[in-house]
Amino acid sequence: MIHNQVFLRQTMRDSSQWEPTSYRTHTIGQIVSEGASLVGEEVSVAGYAETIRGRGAICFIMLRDGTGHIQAFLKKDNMNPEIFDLIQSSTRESTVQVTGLVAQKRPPKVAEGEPMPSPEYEINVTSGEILAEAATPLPVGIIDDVKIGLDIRLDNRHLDLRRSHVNAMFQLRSKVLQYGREHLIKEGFMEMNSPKIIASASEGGTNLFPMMYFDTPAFLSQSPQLYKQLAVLGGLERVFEIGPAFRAEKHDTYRHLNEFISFDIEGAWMNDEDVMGVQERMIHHIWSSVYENDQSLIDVINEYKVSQGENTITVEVPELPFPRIPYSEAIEIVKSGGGEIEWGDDIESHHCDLIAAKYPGFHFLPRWPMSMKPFYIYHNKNEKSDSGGQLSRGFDLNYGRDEMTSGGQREHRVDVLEQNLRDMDLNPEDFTFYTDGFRYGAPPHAGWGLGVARLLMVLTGAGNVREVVLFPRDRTRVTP
RNA sequence: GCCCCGAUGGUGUAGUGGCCUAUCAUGCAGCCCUGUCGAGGCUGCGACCCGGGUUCAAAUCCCGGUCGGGGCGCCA
Repeated sequence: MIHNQVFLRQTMRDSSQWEPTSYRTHTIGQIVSEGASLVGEEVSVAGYAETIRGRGAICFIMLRDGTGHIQAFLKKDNMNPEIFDLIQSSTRESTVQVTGLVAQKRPPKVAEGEPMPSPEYEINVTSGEILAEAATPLPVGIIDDVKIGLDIRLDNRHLDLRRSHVNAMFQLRSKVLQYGREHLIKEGFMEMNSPKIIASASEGGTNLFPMMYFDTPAFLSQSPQLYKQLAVLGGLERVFEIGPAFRAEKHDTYRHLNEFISFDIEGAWMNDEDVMGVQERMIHHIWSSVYENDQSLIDVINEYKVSQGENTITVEVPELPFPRIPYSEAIEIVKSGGGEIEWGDDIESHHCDLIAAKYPGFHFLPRWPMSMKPFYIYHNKNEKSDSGGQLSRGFDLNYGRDEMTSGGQREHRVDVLEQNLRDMDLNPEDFTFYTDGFRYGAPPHAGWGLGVARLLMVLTGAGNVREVVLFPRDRTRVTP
């Protein structure tokens, strides 16, 4: 059994470079990590009172800010007794500012033969102030040893977020985006933003949320697809966007939301293989950076998992290149695993289980039938399956059974684009908003869209996408 | 859109027709304690989702509603 004290010792994030603010001279993390050089110095810190243990004329407060935990020790003899009483009778999670001297903490009693813990520091308080009193009881316990249902947690996400493992997940999310950006910028991609209010579908397939744009009917964008392509057509060469996408599908699963953040790239003079390379290098960079820099966040998540009797997670940097399992081969794997499927069928979740048994990690599924891909996906006329079906340059990236990415080389020849539409019984006249961008010369290009939360589910071992999205929007949830 | 499941104090739970003025944990409130550290001790507080029905008797069975969960389809 691992107790709270284990992770109370560590800092939650590196705040060594943070400047003092009007409310504190130091972060708690700074005192925890630099305590030896601060002993005897007067500091002010501010934080949430995680626990307040009164013992009559002395009082212990476990203070937490966004950078760590520290114990504040209050003695009635050492301060204004009225302030002492006020703080001692305050409620858990109230915000408190205290001023006092840094001191080495008296070591806890340890059992015979147990190693002495490394030195810790505390603040001997001389004055303090309640900044904001917390109401009781808390709707969700921050450190209580009681499981809380996801729905209650999401209703009270601002409190749920105070729990260390939840906090760690969202810090990891920020890291994932940071490392992803780092890598793409290194490969020459530039960040762009596309409009989220659009006049018509930018990529067929899913339902859009309708809205009114003043007096004009409009929709929320389901993908930056078209706009990334227009940017590449315009000569920006390599672009990426991290932004929201909206899909009005009434799905209700552990991996779907109606608003999600999509990590998208598009590059000129590239085909599907080229952008798969970008993707696997980016994921490799993210994983190896987390492995090198952020093990403490993984540890915090694992402390919680252990306390709940769940399996812990390890950051296993995937080997390059990721396996490529062409669609036709995937069909054979499913068939030999006993799945009922024919060439031309979609590979469904239960089929993916069969493939994942052989390829449990990241793997690409390239060369899907053209008939299953949108009209804007590129195909070579001479690339056909054994059964004669036209293959495309569209691909997916899966991790285990879950789809992370959909991407491909795009069709850049406007006449082929229009023929693709006719082949799918669509009228090119209805798609001029898309095809018109291709009439004045277009580079061959390719790209993909990656679900950020799905990637984070893999990294953190979260079983539900709602865990790793701050304020998820699903079929029934629009608040908070 | 389809299929399955669930709802008990603030939170997480026990409970399968009478043993329930409902279990346990956590929490909350109060008291004791001048070095606790998963603090401890004592005393309290607090719940059967809503509406209808069956029955001598319903947290428990039936119907409807509301809310939630899981799976499928579709997708990222």
